[in-house]
Amino acid sequence: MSLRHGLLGLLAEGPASGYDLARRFGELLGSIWPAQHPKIYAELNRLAAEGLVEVESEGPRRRKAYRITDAGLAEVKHWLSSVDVDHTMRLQPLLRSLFFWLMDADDLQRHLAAEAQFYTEIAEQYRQYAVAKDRGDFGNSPQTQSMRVAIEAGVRIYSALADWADWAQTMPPAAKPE
Amino acid sequence: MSLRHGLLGLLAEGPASGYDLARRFGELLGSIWPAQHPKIYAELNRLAAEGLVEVESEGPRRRKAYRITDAGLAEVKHWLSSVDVDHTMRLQPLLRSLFFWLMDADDLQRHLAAEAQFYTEIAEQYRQYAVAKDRGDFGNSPQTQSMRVAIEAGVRIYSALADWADWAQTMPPAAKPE
DNA sequence: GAGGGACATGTCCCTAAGGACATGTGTCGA
DNA sequence: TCGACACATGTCCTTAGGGACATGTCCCTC
Repeated sequence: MSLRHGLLGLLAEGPASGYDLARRFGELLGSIWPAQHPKIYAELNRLAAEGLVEVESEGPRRRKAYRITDAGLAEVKHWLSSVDVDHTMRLQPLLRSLFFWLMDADDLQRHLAAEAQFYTEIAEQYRQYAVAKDRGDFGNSPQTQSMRVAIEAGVRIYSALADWADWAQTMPPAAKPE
Repeated sequence: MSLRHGLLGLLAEGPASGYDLARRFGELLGSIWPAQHPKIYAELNRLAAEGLVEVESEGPRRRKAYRITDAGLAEVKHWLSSVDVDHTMRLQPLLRSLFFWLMDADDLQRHLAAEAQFYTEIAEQYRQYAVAKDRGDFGNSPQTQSMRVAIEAGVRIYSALADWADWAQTMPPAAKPE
């Protein structure tokens, strides 16, 4: 039920259409909470049916902007402060790492190098965001304060993964019993 | 399709029953790739039907131990070196952090403190594992070498999250426009 | 010998997510 | 004026995952 609350949270900042929300998920949220547009439109309809959001306006090209209702705001706030955090982490790269011993040394080195590069790039992207935010590019609203916190998490996690992949390359290759 | 390859990878170490595999997923793998037993049994049956694993022996209490076949081994290896890594990350705690501005300062501090504690504990657990491995408790097989690498990732990620939660507590609370 | 608990394998149902496919609309430039 | 393209919203199908429920077995202890 996180997408639901993700949408409500974004709508708490102000009205937006499904398209807007899909874009925001695609940009900043893409790597921490992927969501495709079909899911988003479907969920918005469900939220509207439950009275947690309402159509604020209909624009050109069928655009429907939604506004969060009081009930919706109460729901996100309740979720944030009273519902247990789901700490589930499902990281395929880590699952794979358990099976590195099945790879030959060359493939493994290539793999780790590519992983390191990937994580380094994303970390760098987040770092750029952080710099822009700290420079004041996005203003100083409470929302962007929170965004800054989320970005910091991105920087730290992806940096940690990049460092890990680098470190793993220095591990002595397992003496492989063929 | 990661569960599939996770099972094949574990079976590459030696024959095991669904029950054994479910336990291994519950222990070490629990926090990086959760999997409940119904999924595991179902997937094993599918793998057997496709000839990637085969029943090695039937023991007491209906126990069926599976052994990976050559085709199965080829399949994991192919996955490891030729299939693109899925970097999807879906971290509810980070999603929530985007909406911290909706929480009142007290709730937020409590939340962050609890998160920090949670991550610190898990990081510590992984650190213990790492120490045990480095002490040689699990031998020095290539498999445990890889396990060591995976554990290191756990240590680093959870430490990063713990540090992040600590850092977030020191952020000036957003001047909240009520 | 009765009962609890770990061992062991499953079914069933519901929701979440991914991805292909479908469709319509304003705008702008060639 | 035609076409490309971004805007905008959806359906449909399949797979993955979570969780409740069901069942049977062996062993150990009381």
